[in-house]
Amino acid sequence: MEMREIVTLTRVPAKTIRYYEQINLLPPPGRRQNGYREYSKTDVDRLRLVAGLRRLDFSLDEVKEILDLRDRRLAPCKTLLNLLDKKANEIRLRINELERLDRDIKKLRSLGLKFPTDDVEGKNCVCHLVSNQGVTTRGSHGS
Amino acid sequence: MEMREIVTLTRVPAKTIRYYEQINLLPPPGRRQNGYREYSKTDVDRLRLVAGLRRLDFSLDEVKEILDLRDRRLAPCKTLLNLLDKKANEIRLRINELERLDRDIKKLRSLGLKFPTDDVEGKNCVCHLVSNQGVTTRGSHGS
DNA sequence: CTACACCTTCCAGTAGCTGGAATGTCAAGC
DNA sequence: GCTTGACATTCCAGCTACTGGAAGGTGTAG
Repeated sequence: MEMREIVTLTRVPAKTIRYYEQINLLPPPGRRQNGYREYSKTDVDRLRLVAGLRRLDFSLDEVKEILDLRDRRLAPCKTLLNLLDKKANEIRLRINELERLDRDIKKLRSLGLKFPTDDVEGKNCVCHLVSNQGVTTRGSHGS
Repeated sequence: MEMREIVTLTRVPAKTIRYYEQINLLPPPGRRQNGYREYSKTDVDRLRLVAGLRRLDFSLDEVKEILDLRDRRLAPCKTLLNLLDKKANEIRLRINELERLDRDIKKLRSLGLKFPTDDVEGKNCVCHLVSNQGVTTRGSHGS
């Protein structure tokens, strides 16, 4: 099958596929007489796994690891399950960070609303709050 | 004051400060005879605002906007409050995405646990689940 | 013959730094 | 005077994961 087909089958853009080939994530496919790439069912499977892992937010390096395991028939599923755990934790951490950020922003916003909105110079400005955000005075202990 | 001081005052690494100068986020500071940079209180204030905004996850382009407003004395606080709103929404969206991802991963994991962990070839493998994840058969409607 | 879609390659750019090389400066210690 | 060490400077390269665009070849329909 040609480019067009693997693109529609996997929903991965041609540019991205060629990029994956370039970084040796995908093996160089066959070529026709005209130089066009020719893909096989195996290629589709491999690319699907890559796309699935990417959707789960695995980095290309992690994807490569898993693929290497599979290529050497070393039961990637075991590793993959561990990686899924690890990834879930990372995502939890990121969610927590973002929620902290969300709280901070909302707090700043409500504080900022109490100030005049045109006090460019003075201290009574949300800009000032932002500038001092996270700047603990020497000796204070964090909340 | 010299580099060392502004770094400790703002907790922004020297490399980053020079980078900010390079992309015109910070004005070129004064120089001593030896070529060393010499910073003023104004520079510290500006850099603090930048660092505060970065901590709130504003992009450097957004930071630049706010700084430009402030430079032209156009009441950046009003804009900043709007941007805070916008940013809070973005963060909410990202949290939702990540939570969806988290659910997906947990689901895959629990499904994968039911399979043998060494079935490299066959279909009863979490790898296979990952490959087919998000691949809706023609005609199905999304959940 | 011409249009158009598709394929190829290669080069460059994105965001926000960060690391490293090569070099200069300044103060302290011997 | 000399060395050592912390600090400073510049410039160049690299990171992630693509994406855009130029310049050109190919295949098919009208």
